[in-house]
Amino acid sequence: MLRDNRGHGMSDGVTVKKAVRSKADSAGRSKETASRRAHNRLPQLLDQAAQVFAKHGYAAASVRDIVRPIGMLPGSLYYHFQTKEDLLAAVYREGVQRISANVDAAIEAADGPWQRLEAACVAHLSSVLDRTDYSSVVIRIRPSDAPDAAAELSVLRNAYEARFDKLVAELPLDASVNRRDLRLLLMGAMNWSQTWYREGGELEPEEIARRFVGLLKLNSIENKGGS
Amino acid sequence: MLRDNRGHGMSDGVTVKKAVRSKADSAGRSKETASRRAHNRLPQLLDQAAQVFAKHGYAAASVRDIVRPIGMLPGSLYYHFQTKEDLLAAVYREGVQRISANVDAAIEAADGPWQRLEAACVAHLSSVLDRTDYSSVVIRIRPSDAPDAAAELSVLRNAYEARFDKLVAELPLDASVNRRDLRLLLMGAMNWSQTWYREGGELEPEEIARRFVGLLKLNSIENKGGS
DNA sequence: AACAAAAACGAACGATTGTTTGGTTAAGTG
DNA sequence: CACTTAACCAAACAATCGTTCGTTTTTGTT
Repeated sequence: MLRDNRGHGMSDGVTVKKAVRSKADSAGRSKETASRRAHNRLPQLLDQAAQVFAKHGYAAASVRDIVRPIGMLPGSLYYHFQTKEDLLAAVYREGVQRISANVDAAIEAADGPWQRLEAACVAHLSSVLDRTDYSSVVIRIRPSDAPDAAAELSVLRNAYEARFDKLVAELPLDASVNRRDLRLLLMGAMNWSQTWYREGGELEPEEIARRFVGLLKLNSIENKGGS
Repeated sequence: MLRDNRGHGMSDGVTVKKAVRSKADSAGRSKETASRRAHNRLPQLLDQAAQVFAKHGYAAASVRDIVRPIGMLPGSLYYHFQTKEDLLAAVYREGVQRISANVDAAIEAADGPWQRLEAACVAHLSSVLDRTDYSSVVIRIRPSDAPDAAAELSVLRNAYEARFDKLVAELPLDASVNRRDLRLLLMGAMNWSQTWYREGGELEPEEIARRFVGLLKLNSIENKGGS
């Protein structure tokens, strides 16, 4: 069970114990808000992690795959994060933040219930299909992929999706249609598009979103005919 | 780099070399079609692989996770399959076969274009959400997860999905609706349901499928009103 | 009863995994 | 300028990964 014991120290017990960020932050709001250190590759680290997680999923993405493209060593990751799951959580948080901002801005700029939903879907799908964006991670990775972070990820996800609940609630729909069904249908289709959409195709994400919404508009209250 | 060299042979080069199944089969159609061996746990192996792949995905599912529940040792898998990817391919093939059979039977038992589509969707979603079924693997695992088998998996998947192309092509739709959009919307929503559906919920898979199709029926040619 | 093949076992293999740790360097502060 | 510390390196770690291989047991055939 034991291998070769080469000889570097571990003499006393006063280990340095760094990397206690991520939870203890945003507490006292000390004086370092603006400056930070110059040689800090945390942003590039997050960018790369987002890209690799989005492309290969969580389990298939190794720490070395993430860290190599930015010329960092695998151990250096653990100065910024305690575990690989914490790294995912950070990317996921940023992803939810970005897609939420995009969608909220789109909603506010639109008038009328169907227009607001359409604008939100355009923003959602654009984010989801943009592989440089953190948002695609939020859609691709299931919370259960990272058991220790699963609870937080689920909360983040639900908080984001609640927007669409509200949007659908405001639609003037025929009494026979279940609003939850309509939301699941629409968002499921958009989220699943990650599996078939390829960049450079004929249709832009924005147009796809508009068409999806368009296929559901007939459920408005003014339409009554049908089979 | 080298560990302890304990002493079991490897004297000559006449190794046994088994496990050449899977590709070389179905060639001469020898005499063993019916009998097979009694103590053969290949079916249980496939069952378990399907379950673990469907639950955790391909990368997160280790060979030992698959093999332990049936009391098999990890090395024994390689009597039946050459690689882990080959195991996935076998499960995937069986999954496509089963879901295809279910859907085809449902289609044949229904009359009328919308009824046929609905029947197909009911069968599709029931299979997709049944965690004991191989079909859920076909939906959950992306071909790109197993690079060496990706080409075959894609072919299988496309061949299956072509059914829905045909069903949608036969719908009496308004001229303004793009049939590909409608298919992507419907199937995307169904496939994505794997991420939110939990067994024992209020709605059965069959009812979900019917509702999804119902939300799209208004795009029939006889409906013209609306904004 | 003799033999062959199927279907495993048992025990490792080398490679890769996420992670730890002591040391090093550069940037910011007094 | 000395000094602190954020940000990393270098090198390993134990555990687990997919896989190999000689051997053994079980089963069917003759």
